[in-house]
Amino acid sequence: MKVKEVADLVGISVRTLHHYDEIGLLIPEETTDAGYRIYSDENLETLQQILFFRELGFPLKKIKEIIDSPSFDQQEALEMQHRMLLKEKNRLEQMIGTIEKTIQHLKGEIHMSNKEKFTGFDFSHNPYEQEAREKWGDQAVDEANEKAKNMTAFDQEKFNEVFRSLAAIRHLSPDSKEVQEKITKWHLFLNEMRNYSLDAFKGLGQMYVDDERFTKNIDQFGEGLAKFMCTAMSVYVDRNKK
Amino acid sequence: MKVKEVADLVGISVRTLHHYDEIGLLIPEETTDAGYRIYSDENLETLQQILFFRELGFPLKKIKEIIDSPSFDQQEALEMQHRMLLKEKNRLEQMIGTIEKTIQHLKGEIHMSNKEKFTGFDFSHNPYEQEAREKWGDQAVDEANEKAKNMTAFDQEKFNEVFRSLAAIRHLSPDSKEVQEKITKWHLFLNEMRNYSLDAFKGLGQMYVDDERFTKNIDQFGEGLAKFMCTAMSVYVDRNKK
DNA sequence: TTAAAGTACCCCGTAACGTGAGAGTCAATA
DNA sequence: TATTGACTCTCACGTTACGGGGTACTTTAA
Repeated sequence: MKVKEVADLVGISVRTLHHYDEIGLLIPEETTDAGYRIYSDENLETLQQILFFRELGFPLKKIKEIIDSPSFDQQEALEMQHRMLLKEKNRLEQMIGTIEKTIQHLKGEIHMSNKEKFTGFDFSHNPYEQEAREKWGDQAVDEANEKAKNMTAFDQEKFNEVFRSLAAIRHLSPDSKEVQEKITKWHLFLNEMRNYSLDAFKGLGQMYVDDERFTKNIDQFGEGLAKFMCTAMSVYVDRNKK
Repeated sequence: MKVKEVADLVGISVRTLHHYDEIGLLIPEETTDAGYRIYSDENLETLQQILFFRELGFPLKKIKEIIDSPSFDQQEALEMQHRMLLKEKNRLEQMIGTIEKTIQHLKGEIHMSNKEKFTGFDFSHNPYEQEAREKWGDQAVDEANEKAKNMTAFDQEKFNEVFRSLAAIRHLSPDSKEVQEKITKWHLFLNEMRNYSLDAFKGLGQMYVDDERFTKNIDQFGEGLAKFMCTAMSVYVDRNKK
């Protein structure tokens, strides 16, 4: 495919493709005698990756690093992008909520703190570092996946048990004794499998809400369980931290 | 409030606030004798507006124009931003769908056309022009162009042909042989472009009714055609599923 | 075979800040 | 009261990711 075909297909400019070629980010597989750039299907797949990363706010330099990395795994990348996009979607939903509230606020229907007026804006100034380092970072292999694959039926049953019992008491306050006891067990149990730091544990709880694959699975045990566990886990961590 | 307080509250940098002051986009209501910028609550509201517009991809110059405009109405703006954010959310959802499909594609579970690999990316390169011009517009918009851009004239004609022929027989029962034959063709034709699963196909039919942009377009070929197609498509899917 | 459309390369422009540098300001503490 | 550390100010140059114009060559459709 020639530049314009590609450009039109994906909705970017020809200049952008030139630029990506210039900086070595996406070099067409072939060039004709006249110097025309010819893009292969593989090139297109790479371009898709590039655009996903770009959408997520990665600078081109970083994108190049990532896709050039020998340890780069497309599927893994896609899965990360998937999670990040879900987060991004969440942020958008928050902003939408903020707008709705602001409209009501304007009509004098409700009150709004200054802080509330900006929920959803903050994207932490380098949203990706967090996750990206985890994945392609210095070390940090995907040990979670490994373990999950090897999970025995026994472990699986234990998981379910935790969820069921928590679902049963999800009407209680997240910081009640009963709930916190369960959460403690949950933490200990998880630590048998993989070594979760307190922060990681809290992060996991957040994932229950952020990632709808988690949410879905967990909520099967009871409506709103994911959110409930997220809160309870957060309380647990904050308490045990200091 | 002083710069850093504001910056921290909303999640932007101090430099950004300086910049906005420089270009006259957000001038603090007050400055101390020492030259410190002091932001008022009203300033914060303006800032919120600015950030919403920025999120939507508006260049700062345009934002300035808009907020400075005498006809600027905050509530109206918020409502527009609300609509645009919803669209943006839609786009994100499409991208998420694309990622999910790509993962499946990678596993060899499904096929994907090149075109499909990029659905959700194209934001027409100036996403705001669409609505913004409508509201604060310099001139008229051609919104039809936007949609048809990605479609060849040939495809377009085929689309129309389907709608016309279906409109012609919309007095028949949705599960009649003639109708179902047309729907089958319709399904095959759509599969040439993107890969619709049966469920997705049914979902599409539902969209014809739910989303008034679809409804409008389709009903141009005949009153009630959208609803008719929705039903017929549903019948078709249910029949072919098991 | 000729006009229109596409492509290449070059190079300057720009938007929205980032990033010091150097100097003054403010509030809490020793 | 003096000091310290966190903030603040104003230049001013740097950066990123292209946009856009100009000019010359190539391809393609009529």
